[in-house]
Amino acid sequence: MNTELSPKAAEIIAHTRSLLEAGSYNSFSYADISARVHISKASIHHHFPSKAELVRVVVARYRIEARAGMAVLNQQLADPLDALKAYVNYWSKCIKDGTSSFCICALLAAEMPTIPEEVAAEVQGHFEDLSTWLTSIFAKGVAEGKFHLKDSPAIEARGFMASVHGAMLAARGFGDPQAFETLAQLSINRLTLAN
Amino acid sequence: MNTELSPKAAEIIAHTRSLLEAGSYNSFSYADISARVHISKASIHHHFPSKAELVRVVVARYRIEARAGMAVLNQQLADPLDALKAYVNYWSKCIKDGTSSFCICALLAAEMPTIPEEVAAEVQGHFEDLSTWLTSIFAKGVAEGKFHLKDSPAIEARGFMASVHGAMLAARGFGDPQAFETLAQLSINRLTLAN
DNA sequence: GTGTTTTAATCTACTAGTAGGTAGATTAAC
DNA sequence: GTTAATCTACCTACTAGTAGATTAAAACAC
Repeated sequence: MNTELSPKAAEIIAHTRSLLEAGSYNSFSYADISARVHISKASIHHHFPSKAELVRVVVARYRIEARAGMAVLNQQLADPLDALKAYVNYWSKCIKDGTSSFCICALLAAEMPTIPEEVAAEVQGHFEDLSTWLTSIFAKGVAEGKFHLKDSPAIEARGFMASVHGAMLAARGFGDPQAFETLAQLSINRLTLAN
Repeated sequence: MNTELSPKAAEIIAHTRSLLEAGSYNSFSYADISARVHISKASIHHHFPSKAELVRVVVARYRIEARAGMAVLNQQLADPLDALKAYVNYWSKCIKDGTSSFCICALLAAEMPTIPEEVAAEVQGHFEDLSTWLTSIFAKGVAEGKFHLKDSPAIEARGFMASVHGAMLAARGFGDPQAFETLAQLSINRLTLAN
């Protein structure tokens, strides 16, 4: 599979991702992308035959980026707590500086019953990628005696993931971007401090 | 303010809520409601002048229901842990029997930047209602020596709320409705068990 | 109580605008 | 001279919303 993209295709993907991030699958149109990329709607169709395919590619590339990020954390941070802190800090920074304000897979997961199948499959794939990685980190933390968990690493990892996604939702729901960091930090603190 | 509704208006609201629940603000149209309620699109406009107003009313009534639910829990369950368990069980049951599969305010919060202002204000109102109630329950749990928290009741309450919303997201993301109960239970267990 | 007037609820028919997508020609690159 | 990228012009279906007529039930007058 070729992952190389023409500059315009890359631009289309970048803008689609940020439009998606702001709302939902149905909250933006080819006209919106057209206006931002300065290209006709027909030209977008030349690069991506349909909206479902465009969004599918956006999510597929998002997954590649995410997996690469997890691999980097695995390589650079031997300590499982440091890895989780780095993961959370990545999002804190993105939300703070406006790089990105929400995980597009979390957004799309919310509207799963109404999005095209091929997009839904990629979204579920990301949920599995992320929970698998978090499970391995949690298992490591337990094995090294660093984490004190009440349930299995797999369940705790999914719970952690849910808390992080919920923190993003809270930041938007309360209209307070800072809420993400505050709540994500809480999930981090719970891992080691015995009470 | 009159909260009485004609039967058709009530039907319109009920179907709008379930359509909203499945996806997003932009994932359904007046035509969808029209087909379900067996009424013309123009008649929907007679009851609710605009889509923004219709959804605003749906959310406003959802908030009334939610506040009534919290009041009932306050009256019937003196123990704060029982109250939280009842709150979580309410959603577990709804998700299991198909009554409701997602909090519409959590759904709308995800797409906050793209929904009409008046709807966003109601959504934020619900986030505040719910976190205020949860904070009072958490404070009670601490005062009675039943909960062992690492942070303030206000922060822990928001963290709990985020976990519950994240659990709903996980159920959809993994395509596994059971995931909600599993993850929500985890949040409940954390409140009392010392580790 | 009957006749009259309002009001609410519904309809068909329509509007302007937008959705995603296509046809076919033109231009630029290799 | 083929291929990729772009354009204008267009299509059909659908979007929220409106106009104006019709029906049926209340509300009021006498």
